[in-house]
Amino acid sequence: MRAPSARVPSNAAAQPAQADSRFDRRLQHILEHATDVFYQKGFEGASMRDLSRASGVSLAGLYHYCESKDKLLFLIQRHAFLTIMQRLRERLEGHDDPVERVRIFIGNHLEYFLANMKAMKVLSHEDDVLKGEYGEQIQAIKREYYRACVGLVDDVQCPPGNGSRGGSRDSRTAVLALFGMMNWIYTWYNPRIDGDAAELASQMTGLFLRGLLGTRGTHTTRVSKS
Amino acid sequence: MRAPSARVPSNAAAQPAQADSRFDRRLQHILEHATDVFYQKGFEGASMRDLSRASGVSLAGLYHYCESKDKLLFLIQRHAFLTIMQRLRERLEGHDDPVERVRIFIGNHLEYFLANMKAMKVLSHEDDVLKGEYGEQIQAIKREYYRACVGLVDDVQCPPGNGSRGGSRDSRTAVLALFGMMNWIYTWYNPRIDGDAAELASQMTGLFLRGLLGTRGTHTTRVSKS
DNA sequence: TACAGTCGAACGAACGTTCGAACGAACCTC
DNA sequence: GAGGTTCGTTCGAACGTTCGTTCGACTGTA
Repeated sequence: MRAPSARVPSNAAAQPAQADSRFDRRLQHILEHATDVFYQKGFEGASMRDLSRASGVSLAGLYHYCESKDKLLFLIQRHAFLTIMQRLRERLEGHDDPVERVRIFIGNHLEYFLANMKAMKVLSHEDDVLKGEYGEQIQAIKREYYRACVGLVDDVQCPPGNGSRGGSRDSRTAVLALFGMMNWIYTWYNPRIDGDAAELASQMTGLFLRGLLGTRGTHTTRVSKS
Repeated sequence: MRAPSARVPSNAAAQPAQADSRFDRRLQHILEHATDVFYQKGFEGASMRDLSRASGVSLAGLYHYCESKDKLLFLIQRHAFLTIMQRLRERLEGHDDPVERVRIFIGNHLEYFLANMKAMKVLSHEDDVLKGEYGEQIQAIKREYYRACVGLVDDVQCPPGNGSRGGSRDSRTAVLALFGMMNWIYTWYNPRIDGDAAELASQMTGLFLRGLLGTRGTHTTRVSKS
C-alpha cells in the first residue's frame, strides 16, 4: 500500500542505537525539532506545518521519513523511555544495598529528566494520546519501568527472601507518589532557583526515603539545609 | 463588536456562586459536559462539535452562552480553583496546630481532586494552554494557592515568630513535590485499588510529613498498614 | 412588538496526508 | 567516456476533511 515510506530505520530493534546511515541522521534531525515543537505546543496543538517550519524540511519531506504524526510521537517517546531504562540497568549493576538502589533510581530518573526535559515532558504530558499498536507498546514499556521501581521499593521495605512481598498497596501508593513528584517537575523547574539534578535528586531522595521509612535508612544522605 | 454574547453570568464576581438564573443553569450544563470532553480528549483534541454533541446544544447555541472555546476552559479552571480554595479557607478556620493545618490542606486537596477528577485533570493537564488575559488570571490564582501551601509548610518547619522564614528552597521543593504527587493522581487512580480520598490522604500525608520532618510530628497520624 | 433562545447552514482558515515531478548520485551497457 | 536507467531524496501544490466561529432566520413567551 505505502510503497516509498516502507523503509525501516536501522535502529528498529529494541536497543536505542546511534544514528548511523544518512537516513537515520535525517530522521533524528526531524525528531529533535519535533520534540521542541511538541514540548512548546503539545502534540494536538502542533501541526505538521509547525514541524516542517522548525526542522527546515518540507511538509512532504517529513512523510518521506516518518509515515504519520502519531509515529513521530511514538518514536520520541520510545527512545526516551528505552534510553532511561538502559541507563538505569547500567547504574544498578554491582550495587546491592536496597536503599542505595532506590537512590540510584531517583538520581538516574532526575538526571535524565532535567537533561532531556523537552522529551520527558512530551513523554509525561502526552501519555495517553497514542491509541492502537503504538499506544500499547508505550504502555508496556511504562509498565515495565513502573514494576522495576516497585521492586526496588519493596526491597527496601522488606528485604528479599521474606515471604510477604510482591507490591503491597503501600508500595504502590509510594511509587506512584514518587513518580508524581518527579514527573511534575517540568511544570516548575527553574535551573537558577532549583539547582542541578544532583541537588534536586538529593532533596527528593531524602524526602521520599524519610517518608517511606521514617528516619531509618537515610543515614548516608546529605540533606542540604540552608 | 460582539453584541449578543456580551451578557455576563451572575457569578462573574470572584466567589463561585450557585447557578440561579436560567442563563446560568444552561451555561453550567454546558460547562459540565465540556469538562467531560476536555477530560477525555484534551483541550486541543476536543472540538466545538464534540462539545455540541455531548451537551445536546447546537454549535451556534454554544456561542450564545460562551464566546469562545478558550473561555469555556477558563471558566472550568477558574471555578475548580476558586472552589477548592474556598473550601480550604473554611476548613482551616479554628485550627492552629501547624502539622494539623498541613494535614487539612492535603486532605482538602485530595478530597476535592477525587470527587472532581475530571475538572482537576483539566486544571492540571491544560495548565499552560491559555494565553493572554485568561492565562494570567489562572496563573495568578495558582500562585496564590501555591503561596498558601508554602506558608503552611513553613509554619511546620519553623514556627511563626521565628525570623528565618519566608519560603526557603527546601520549602519550595517540598511543596512542589507535594503538588506533584497529588496532581499526578489522575494518571493512575483506580478506586477499586487505591481506596477513597481519606485513605489516600492518610497515606500521602504520612509520606509527606515524615519526609519533611523525619518521624517527628506525625504522632497523631493513623497510617493504615495492611 | 420585543427579545432571549435556538439552530441549520455557511464562512475562511487550517488540518493531516498524498501526488507527481524534479533533482543528483550511482550503476549498467556499449 | 557517453548515454540510459534506477533509486533515494526533495518539494510545490493540491487533496478532502475538519476546525472555530458567525450569520440570518425562526421559535416561543411576555
